[in-house]
Amino acid sequence: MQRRNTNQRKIIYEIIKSTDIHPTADWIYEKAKMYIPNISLGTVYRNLKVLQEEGLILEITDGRQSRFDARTDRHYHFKCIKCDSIYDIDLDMLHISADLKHLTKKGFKINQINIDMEGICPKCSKGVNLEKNN
Amino acid sequence: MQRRNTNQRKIIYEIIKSTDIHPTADWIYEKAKMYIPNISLGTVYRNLKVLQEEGLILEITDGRQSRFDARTDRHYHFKCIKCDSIYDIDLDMLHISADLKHLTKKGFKINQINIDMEGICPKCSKGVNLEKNN
DNA sequence: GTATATGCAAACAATTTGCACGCCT
DNA sequence: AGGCGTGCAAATTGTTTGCATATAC
Repeated sequence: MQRRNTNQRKIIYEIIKSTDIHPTADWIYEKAKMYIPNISLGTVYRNLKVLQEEGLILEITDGRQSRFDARTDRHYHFKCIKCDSIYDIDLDMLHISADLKHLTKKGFKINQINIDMEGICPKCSKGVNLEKNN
Repeated sequence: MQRRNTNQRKIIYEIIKSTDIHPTADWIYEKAKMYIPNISLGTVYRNLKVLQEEGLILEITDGRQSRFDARTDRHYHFKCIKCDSIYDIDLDMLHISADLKHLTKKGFKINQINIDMEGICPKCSKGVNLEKNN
């Protein structure tokens, strides 16, 4: 399929790249309206799908709602159960040595490993945050 | 809150324990109707929530839809992208040594680590499965 | 007896989609 | 010109909830 480089798509991508809060579709939509006032939420969703297919963004989902991330290199996520923020966890913070030999021996072909952590973030443990973010 | 031991709850729990396919709420509902023909889907959802609160079952979610698991000991999941089956991955199959010192030093309090894998399961790689399961 | 649980149906929230029109290439 | 992309609104899907009644304790 031949893809066009529309203004909507460019702006949506820029918005995601411009933040590290791992925004929801709705948050992106609200931001996008500042640039294209009559953009529609459907367009946001369609472009989020396209950007994923192109490998430019990743979808993070907690079951309720998807969030999006323009960081596509290997990293993991930490979600604070108090403020709902999502933190990027770099590999050098988390040394993982997963011995996958057993699994491949049994016939599993592993495409992707997701590691998600949940707990309380530094800000919330210090009592800096009062309520839910984002 | 004082909990009652209703037939509905008992049956829902037994159904989840009786299978390893990690059923959806709807699948559980269909099974439950065999025992309680006029049980409602709302009751299934309410009891799934209660059973989780009691720590008897776990919720696995892929973002679209939740699945439930009566295995509550530490283990992880592998989802086949061809047949949608979910496999339990035992710790002894996957040796993980996550060095969390860095994270705790930075103030993160980690409650839970989820590891989910995606790929192609043994059956599908062998071409045994034809289509989506469940 | 009383509060919790149920069945039913309506409400919800996030996401998807059909359609006619618009605009990249 | 042709077809992909858009805006709009309606539809879909999974899940939750309000209410009157039933039931466990």
